Amino acid sequence: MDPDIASLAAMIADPSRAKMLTALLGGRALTATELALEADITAQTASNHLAKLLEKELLVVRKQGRHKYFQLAGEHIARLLESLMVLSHNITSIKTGPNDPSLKMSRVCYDHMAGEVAVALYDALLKQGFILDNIDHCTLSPAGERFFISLGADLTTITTKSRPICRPCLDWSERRSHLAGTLGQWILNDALQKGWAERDLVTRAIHFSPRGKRAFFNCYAIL
Amino acid sequence: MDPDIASLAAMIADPSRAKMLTALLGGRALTATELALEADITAQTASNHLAKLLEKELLVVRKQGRHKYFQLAGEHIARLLESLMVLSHNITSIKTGPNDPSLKMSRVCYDHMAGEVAVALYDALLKQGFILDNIDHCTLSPAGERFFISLGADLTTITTKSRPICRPCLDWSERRSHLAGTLGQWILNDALQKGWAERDLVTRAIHFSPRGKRAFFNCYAIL
DNA sequence: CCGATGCTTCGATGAGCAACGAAGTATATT
DNA sequence: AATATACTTCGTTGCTCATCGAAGCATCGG
Repeated sequence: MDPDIASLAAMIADPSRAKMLTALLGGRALTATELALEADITAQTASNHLAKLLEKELLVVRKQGRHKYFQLAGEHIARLLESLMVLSHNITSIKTGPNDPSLKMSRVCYDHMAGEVAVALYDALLKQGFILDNIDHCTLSPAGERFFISLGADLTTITTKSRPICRPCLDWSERRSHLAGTLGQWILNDALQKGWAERDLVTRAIHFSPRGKRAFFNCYAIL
Repeated sequence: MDPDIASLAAMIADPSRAKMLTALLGGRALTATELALEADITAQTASNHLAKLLEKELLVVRKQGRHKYFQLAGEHIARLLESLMVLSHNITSIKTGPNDPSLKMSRVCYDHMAGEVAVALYDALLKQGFILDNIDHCTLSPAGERFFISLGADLTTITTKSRPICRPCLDWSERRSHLAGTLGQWILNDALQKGWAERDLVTRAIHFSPRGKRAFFNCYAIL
């Protein structure tokens, strides 16, 4: 009858599983032992948890040799986790946003950027008319298509039907939407490839180099 | 450090609490005993659960004589619950949306309408230029203000700063956004007051009378 | 007042489940 | 082949927490 929200919530309600899931919010595929370390538990219990998360389809797994690489099952799971963060943060503490200033400025959210920079980027793209937003998704304008082609993007991989360009992925710290979806993914990868920024190896932070930040802001006309 | 999403999710992870919360998605304030009945538990255990839900600020309570009326703490909680429904439904079963056809057509989501009719209403308002949508909220256009004043709405109570006119409240069955917020609330109340529709006493369904439906569709130019 | 109703507190029970040690399977490395 | 690494399965332990009976407040109706 009613959908079983309790058993879905139960997957996130366990502290160890919650730690694993937030670790996977970084977007990287992690092995079972890495996740066990992240959650401070032994490999056995981690295996148990991961089996449950797979069964409930919160995660997907790729087997490579003797390793198993786990990932969030998709953007929808990432969105759910971030929205839980927004709420639990509003509820438990007064001050908004992450404590770490570098996380506040820019961090990875599944496969795209979040934080102050991401929100500013979104505004800039909107202002230049490169993206057009509807209520729950947004599309590339013709001008936007030309712009991203000029940056070297392959539009056939970006404008897919199965996944929108942009989704309202509510920003945990900023409480505003930022650019998710295939375009958000491309922009993050592009900035990393060009060496403008680097991903922190332990946290979800994205560190821009001084010149990388200038180049990034210049490229997208961010004020 | 990281927000405590586990304890928030734990509130929803218990089947009894989940039943109470979904019952409160109907928007009505319910008493402790009514919620106990809804969850099939005794008054004692219900009291225990409700205390926890209050402490975690998922609910608010209004005391009236010897009764206590519980409500969801706000629209943000309703949104979270609906999004959990969307996901758990996608996951556990193949077919989308509620089984009950009347629920699928129109139902209450906290304090506004959801379902096919609500999605069609949203499209109609957008098409006529009465509402303008941004990515995570939307506003009334001047033409929209005139339109709703002509319907007898008091704009001072609708255009409040603390709560947006419309929020992307993802529709469980339609998987599209519908009109939430103060305007959505007003439209539902107005339709009920005018006798166009009635709320089901047990489920969340909204039943339109034949002429009420004609009047409603005519009023908002829904196709 | 006194009984009835609505809700809460306390204590006991019991079930579910996270956790780990130990042992087993699979893959890699030498 | 031999050993190390990655993950799983099994059985046990122990803790958390939902549940309810019993008893206790508070409020309403007469």
